[in-house]
Amino acid sequence: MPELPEVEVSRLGLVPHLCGQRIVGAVLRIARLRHDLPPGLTERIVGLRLDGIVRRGKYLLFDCESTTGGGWLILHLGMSGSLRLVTPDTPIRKHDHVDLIFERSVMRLRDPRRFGTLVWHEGRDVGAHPLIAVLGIEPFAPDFDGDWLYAATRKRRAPIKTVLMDSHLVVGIGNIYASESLFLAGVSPLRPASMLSRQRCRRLVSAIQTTLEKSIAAGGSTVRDYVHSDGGAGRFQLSCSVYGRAGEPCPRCHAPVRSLHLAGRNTFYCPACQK
DNA sequence: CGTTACCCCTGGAGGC
DNA sequence: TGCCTCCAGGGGTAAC
Repeated sequence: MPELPEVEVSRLGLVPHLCGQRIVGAVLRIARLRHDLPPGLTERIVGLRLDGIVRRGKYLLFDCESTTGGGWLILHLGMSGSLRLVTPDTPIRKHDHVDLIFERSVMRLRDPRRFGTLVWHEGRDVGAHPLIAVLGIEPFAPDFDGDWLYAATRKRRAPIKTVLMDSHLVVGIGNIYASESLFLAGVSPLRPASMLSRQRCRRLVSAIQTTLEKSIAAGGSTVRDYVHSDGGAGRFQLSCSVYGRAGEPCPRCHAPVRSLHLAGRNTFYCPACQK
C-alpha cells in the first residue's frame, strides 16, 4: 500500500496526536513481521516519551527519548501495512499485530501480508542501524538534483525505471511513482539509465519531486481521515496518469497506454510521449 | 560490481 | 458456490 507519500501522510497524521506523550504499554500479537519483533520491547519502551516522528525513505522512525537514554522504534509498512489511531476498546481485527499504547491514544499496526518491519534501535544514532545506513538519498534533499542523478547513473545500464526504484540509490520512489514520474518527464521507463542526458535527468528529478509533492498534498488535505479511518481517504492513485491504465488513452496524446514487466514489476507508460 | 529471479505472506479479482 | 490462478503500492538475498 504505502509509498513515500502515504508514509509521510501517516506521519503528519500521527505527530499532533502522539508527540509528547509517554508510552504506557505495548501489545505484540505475533512474534515477527519481516524481522523478529524485539524481545522484551514492551519493558524497554514503557515510560519513554515520544519526542518526534521522522521519516527516512519509507521508514517511520519514532524518537523515544533517544537523546537521553532511550532509542528509536523503526517501522516499515511493507506492502500492506497501515497505522490507525484507535481507542482502547476498538475491537481487534484480523491482522492487527501491534498496539503502541500512549497516555491518551493507541496506535494500531495492521499488516495482512506481514512484509512490514518493527525493530528497536538503542541510543541516539538511528542512522547507524543496518536498515537505515544502506538507504540512498532523499528525493527532497537539496543535493538531489539533475546533476546528482546524472552522475549517479553513468554506470547503470538497467532501465531507468528499475534504477529509480533502487532504495540504495534514492529512497521512496515505489512502483506507482516511478511510472508516474517518468510519464511526467517524458522519459521511457525502458531507457538505460546511463543513456539519460543531463537535461533529461533534470527533468526527471523535477517530475519526481512534483509527483511526490502533489500526492502528499492530496493526502495531506485529508490527514485526519487517513489516520483515523481504514486508510481509504487521501489515496494518490485516484489521480494516476498512466499507472493501472493499460489500454486507456494517454492523457496527453490519447495513444493507448502500454504495460510491461520490468524486473518483475508492472510498468505503465505512453510509447508516444515517453522516449 | 550491476542486474535479475525468486522469496517472504495474505487477500481480492476474475476465469471456469 | 467453490476452486484455481494471477496479481498486488516492498525489499532482501542468492546467483548469474
